[in-house]
Amino acid sequence: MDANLFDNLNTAQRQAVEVKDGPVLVIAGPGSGKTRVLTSRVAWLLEVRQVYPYRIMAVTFTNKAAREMRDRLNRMVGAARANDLMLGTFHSICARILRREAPLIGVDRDFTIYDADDQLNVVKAALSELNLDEKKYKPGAVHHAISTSKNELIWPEDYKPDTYFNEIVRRVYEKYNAILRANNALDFDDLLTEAVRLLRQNQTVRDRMQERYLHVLVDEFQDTNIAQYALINLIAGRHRNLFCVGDPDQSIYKWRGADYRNANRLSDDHPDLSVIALDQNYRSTQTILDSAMAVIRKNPNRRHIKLFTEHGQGAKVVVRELFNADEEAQYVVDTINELVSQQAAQAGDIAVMYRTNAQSRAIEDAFVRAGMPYKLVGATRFYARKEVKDVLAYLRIVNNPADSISLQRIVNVPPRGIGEKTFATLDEIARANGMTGLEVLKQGKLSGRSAKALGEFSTLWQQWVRLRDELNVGQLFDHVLNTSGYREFIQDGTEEGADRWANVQELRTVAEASGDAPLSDFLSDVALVSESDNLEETANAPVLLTLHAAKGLEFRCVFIVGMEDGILPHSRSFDDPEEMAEERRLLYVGITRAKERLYLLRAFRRGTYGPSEVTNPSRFLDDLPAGLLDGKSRKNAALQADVTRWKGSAAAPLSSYNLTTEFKAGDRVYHQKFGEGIVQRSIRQRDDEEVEVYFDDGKIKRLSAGISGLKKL
DNA sequence: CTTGCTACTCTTTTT
DNA sequence: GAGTAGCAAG
Repeated sequence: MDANLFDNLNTAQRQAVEVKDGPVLVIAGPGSGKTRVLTSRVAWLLEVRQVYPYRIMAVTFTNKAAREMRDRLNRMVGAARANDLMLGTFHSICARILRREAPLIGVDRDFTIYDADDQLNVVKAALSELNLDEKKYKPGAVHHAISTSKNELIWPEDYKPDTYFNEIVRRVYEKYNAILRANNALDFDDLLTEAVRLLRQNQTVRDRMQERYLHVLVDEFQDTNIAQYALINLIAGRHRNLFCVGDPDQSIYKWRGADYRNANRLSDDHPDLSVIALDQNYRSTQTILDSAMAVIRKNPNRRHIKLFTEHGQGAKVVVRELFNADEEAQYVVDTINELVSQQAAQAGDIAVMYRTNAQSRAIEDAFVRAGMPYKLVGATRFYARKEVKDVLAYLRIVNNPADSISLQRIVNVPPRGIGEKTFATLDEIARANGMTGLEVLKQGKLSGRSAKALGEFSTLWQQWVRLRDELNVGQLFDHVLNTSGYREFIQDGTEEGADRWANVQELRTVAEASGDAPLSDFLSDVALVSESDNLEETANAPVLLTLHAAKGLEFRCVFIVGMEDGILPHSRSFDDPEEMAEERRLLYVGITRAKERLYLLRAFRRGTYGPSEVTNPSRFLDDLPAGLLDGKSRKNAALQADVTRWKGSAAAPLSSYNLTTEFKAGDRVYHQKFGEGIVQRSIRQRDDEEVEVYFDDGKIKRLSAGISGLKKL
């Protein structure tokens, strides 16, 4: 049995697995088997140390990672033990704890979990209750401030506003939380903060949890936030067996509150912390590792790490410039075909990664044109689709009649003659009396034109709630869809309607799979699914995903597209060195996903929206040593591009190239979107001219003379 | 109350 | 260029 536990682990990894009890931090580079070490440690605790499974808590970054860990443990120690572990993401584990202790935190067991979309609606509701203007205080910005506070465990009463805007935030924050509680709901952040608050304030619960969890293990530790850090320290507070695994260089979720300095806190808070480093890489060729190190080395304040492998040098990194996003996508598709036909890789071994979801579109188009299958992770996420959210909202109001955000969503979908005004009146009465919408409707207090429509809806709603405990989730799903009129509403005979109905059916399959489990469990699970969850291993097709979603995955061949300043690094990071460092880590994560082949691509022109503009190569390309590359890094990159692709794309033939420019420094110019400005300089770019203009409103733009429609005044 | 039109803001990244 | 918020008319 022991041999099985350490199968394929080397000495260093084994030492990490068998490290003595107490606080431990494993700092491990990419591809060093971090997750395998963590999994083996769990298996070893169960098998060798004979720890009861329910006394172990293991936290993963995604649900998918949790599932994979459970599968592996099933094989290693058997399902009987693996199933009793407390295993999942921070959010799912907290949801489980809070569901059990719900009365202690002021909600009941059937509380709804609000996602980003719902949260924004709550902010809007709070703003309107406070008579604040949405235009002046952007709901997104206010919500971001609230979410940041929650992740740092700052409650409304502790919130110290230092600006006028923050004073507004404080007021909205208070109201926002009040609305959540009135709706019997918690938001994503509450799952963490309320769990921390519960453990801090309730000694009975704290004692029970601390006694129970003999071992707490955390994967992807570099992406934990303050609340998560507090939580694991609380839970492990008694036995102090805290086993954290992570890589500071792969911290890419600062914008979500992740704080890689938690590693420093860990050593400050635990003077007896054992630190273990794992530097050997089992994934990539040396060329890929050297490229990755060349990129990450430029970041300040990092522990120097030298990654090494026994895999040999391998192929050079291919750097290419293509004309525009479409040709970039075509290059990806063509190269994949080549790789597959040369048997260098199977389709399923290949990934295409990008910085922003919007970039997937051109790639998808190219795959569709070529008639090739692909797997898309995230983007127009299944659970973000309107029809899916609508159906879930129906189920939510059945499960939790206090959920006014969901009620608002579907009360007039399909149109029943219950408009905005009517809903507002209903909601007001409910709030004023501390009642749920359903209770108000039952009393039939609303009169006037809409009374009849409200009465009919009330009858339906009451019937659904009665049936909630009689039918299982699948049956209830069908019943609600049939009686609400939503089915006919979606199936309107159009092609789009058929697509939407197919999505509803897909959701039904998920509902059906929950069997006789309570409705609240189903809704909870659905609220906490992650982007990469729908990545099934079966289909042998290339994967399209964002760099963020690529974390923890590996592929034989990786294409990273959009290697341009403004995309990667993203333009939003230009004026903040911390954010720029995170962009660099993001590229580092992307590069280190590749086992054998890496392609770094960029487009000479790219359209964000509107006409396409000339781009600049990513500054990160400069950091790659020429010796590792097939193609030039940056200087003269254009000359490397396949000349034939440029033909017919714009004006002049190649032979007519000269150095004269239409615009000269100092020219007064006009642009339709940006207004008037002065030309700083203008440079010949192959068959076009790149003009840098200082506009009167202070903006500096680089425009294409041919496409932008720039005029001399 | 609903429908249909125009105008405007977006694009980081997601548990 | 696209999705939606806001508005006017029916």
